[in-house]
Amino acid sequence: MAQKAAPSPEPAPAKDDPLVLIVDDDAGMREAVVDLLQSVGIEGRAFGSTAELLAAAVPDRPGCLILDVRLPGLGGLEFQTRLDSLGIALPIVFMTGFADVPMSVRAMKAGATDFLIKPFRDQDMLDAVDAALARDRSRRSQRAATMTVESLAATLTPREREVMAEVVKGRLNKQIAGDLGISEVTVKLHRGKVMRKMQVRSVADLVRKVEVLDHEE
Amino acid sequence: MAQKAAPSPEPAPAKDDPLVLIVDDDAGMREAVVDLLQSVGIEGRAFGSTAELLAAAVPDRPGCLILDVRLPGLGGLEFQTRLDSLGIALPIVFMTGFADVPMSVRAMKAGATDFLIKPFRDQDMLDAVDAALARDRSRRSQRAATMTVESLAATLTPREREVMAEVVKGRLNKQIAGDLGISEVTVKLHRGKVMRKMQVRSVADLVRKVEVLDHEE
DNA sequence: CCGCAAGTCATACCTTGGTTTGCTTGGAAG
DNA sequence: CTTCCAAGCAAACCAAGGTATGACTTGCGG
Repeated sequence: MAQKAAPSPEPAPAKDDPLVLIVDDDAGMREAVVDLLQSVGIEGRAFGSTAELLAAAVPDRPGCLILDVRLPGLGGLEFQTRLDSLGIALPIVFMTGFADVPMSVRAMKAGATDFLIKPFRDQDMLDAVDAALARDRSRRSQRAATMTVESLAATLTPREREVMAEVVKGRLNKQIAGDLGISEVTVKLHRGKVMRKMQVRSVADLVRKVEVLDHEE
Repeated sequence: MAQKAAPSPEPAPAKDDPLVLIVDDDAGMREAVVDLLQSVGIEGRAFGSTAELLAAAVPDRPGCLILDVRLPGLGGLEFQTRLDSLGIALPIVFMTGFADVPMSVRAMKAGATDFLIKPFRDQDMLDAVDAALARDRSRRSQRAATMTVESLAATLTPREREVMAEVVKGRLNKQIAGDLGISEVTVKLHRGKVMRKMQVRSVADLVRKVEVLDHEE
């Protein structure tokens, strides 16, 4: 209802409330799912095809996808692969009226959160969406942490990065100086700058921050 | 074939070669799968029921399970849950002649590696087993690393453990002394012992070793 | 050409980390 | 009751980490 309404007394859709994207070629089903979600206070936005979804300006909010497997144009499973190669890791709940086991297994192996058969029980869909949203929240917080560290690391000069790498390896200033062919004082200088720029006070904290960095890439 | 043979010139089954456990109530299927695996040099051991498998003394070797879903006594899916609660994390490949989508989805959500429909193509089974074995190898090496660190940590005295925890948090000796209500010298003493017992030379290494510890538990 | 950022070095000084030696205490195992 | 060990303290000492201050070079963009 309050899709584009002016400031109202109703609970405004906050920027971080989950948004569920639904793609199904059956308008009735689309509406049913949106209504179902709305009944538990979750905003849904429906599309008739994957192309429509890709064309739309989807806000960056926590959420998930509900896909019909059989779709006009790009099918659900192909779309899943496509999103993956685009680096979009939105959790996916599949739903379909015509499915066989290999199809569902393929989807699950590719990372789908759930795979429901129409007609499904309302509660099953809500449970699946819950699980998908939980997964996305966890992914997003993980991602946010990584990006924070990345932005800090981006302010480092090349030399500082080298020194940081050695510090994290546990090398002594003396050794670092030898490896890089510079004096120990200079190493201490870079090291100090690294600690400040990375906003840590101890080597332990630095190690942990850097860990999350190369853990994800 | 060479199930209990005396020492022979043939390639003896090495302790770390993979062992695939098959459970199916159809003797023909059991034999077929064992033969298929043998054709690519993988040892298989077959059972007619989950009870039989549980009763048997299965050697601790890298491997995976191939389970029929429909089994006498405990069914495949229940068995999966059961193993999980027993802490046995062997990758599972399901196979079945009678399956529906919800069943396969349930199995995949519970962590199954694959879910094949009989009759399956030989290559599909071999691919599934390959994936399962890869998963188990990775899990085992991860587990081995954790256990190594655990055994090192087991030699620590309670006090040393406390000190280690603080060191990993990046606290100074001074602060640790204050927190634990002891003198700074004593902290240094414990700290030195921790470094030796954990077989690390730098705080950075210590942090990494301890990380793997509470990452898995 | 000037200014600025990155990188380098030295000296000096202080803090923190780490080891050794020697001694004490309390509890558990023998 | 003795032995062993975790746990603790002190003094003294050396190594390593960390912070100025000041000064020099190089390369790049305005």
